[in-house]
Amino acid sequence: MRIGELAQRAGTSARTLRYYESHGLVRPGRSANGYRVYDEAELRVVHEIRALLAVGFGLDDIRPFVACLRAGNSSGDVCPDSVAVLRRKLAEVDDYLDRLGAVRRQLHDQLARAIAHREETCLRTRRRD
Amino acid sequence: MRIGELAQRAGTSARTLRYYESHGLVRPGRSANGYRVYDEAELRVVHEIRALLAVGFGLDDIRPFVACLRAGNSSGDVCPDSVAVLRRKLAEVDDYLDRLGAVRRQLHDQLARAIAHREETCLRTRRRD
DNA sequence: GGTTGCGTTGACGCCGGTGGCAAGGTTTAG
DNA sequence: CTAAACCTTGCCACCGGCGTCAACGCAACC
Repeated sequence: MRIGELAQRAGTSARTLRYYESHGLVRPGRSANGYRVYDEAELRVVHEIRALLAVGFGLDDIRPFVACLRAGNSSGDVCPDSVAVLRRKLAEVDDYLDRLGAVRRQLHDQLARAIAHREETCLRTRRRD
Repeated sequence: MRIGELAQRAGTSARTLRYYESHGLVRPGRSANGYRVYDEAELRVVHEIRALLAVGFGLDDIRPFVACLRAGNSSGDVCPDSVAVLRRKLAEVDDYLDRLGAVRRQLHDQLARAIAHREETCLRTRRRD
């Protein structure tokens, strides 16, 4: 399988696959003319990458999962390094959820006060009429 | 007041103040030698900008708040345009909270399954010993 | 032989708020 | 007079996952 076919089958672009390769995530062989050649296993790897990216992982975080898959595991999640990353990411997401919740509260209060202020001003204006 | 003093008083840098100005948020006068000259009101404006940036607003979103302050209001929040931006941002944050919650659940499940799988494997290994 | 379609590497663009540097002008203090 | 501290404009760098274009090589079909 060459890069175009893999890209299409994985639902991405050739550019993207080369980018993953430049970051050490995908490892194609080369045919005599220099074309990249991928086996079926790489399709799963690319799917794993895309799934993790969609969840918010960075390429560097994904490396352990790919290594885990390459080591023959049925899931990229089960190796110690992957679990460590999962734990870290979960903690990060929890942190972010907290901060975002605080932002939401502040935004909500700010909005409530602004509307209250506007209604008050509106009432005063009507009394003046 | 010149740019250095305002920067120090607002807890930011001269570079940043020039950037705000290039985006139409801060409006200094100029002295004879070309130096920027700010009055006291600009300090409040800069504080408003920094506060909104800290909450996650972009510079473009902040413009209405600054205009509102400049219009003589005690708060930058009370003008219709500001309220509209607040509403939009609140909706955006709610969306993001939903998505992040979904991510958290997926991460949690993924981690739980990985750990379960590891324990199972560990048990099988021990039985083999 | 020419066209078409795929492949290759390399490099720039984006977004957004800021840091940092260059090369100069001004003002003030010693 | 000079040094230091301030100001000016303008431009490059950053992060990260790509899109996109350039300029070229290879393959296959007419």
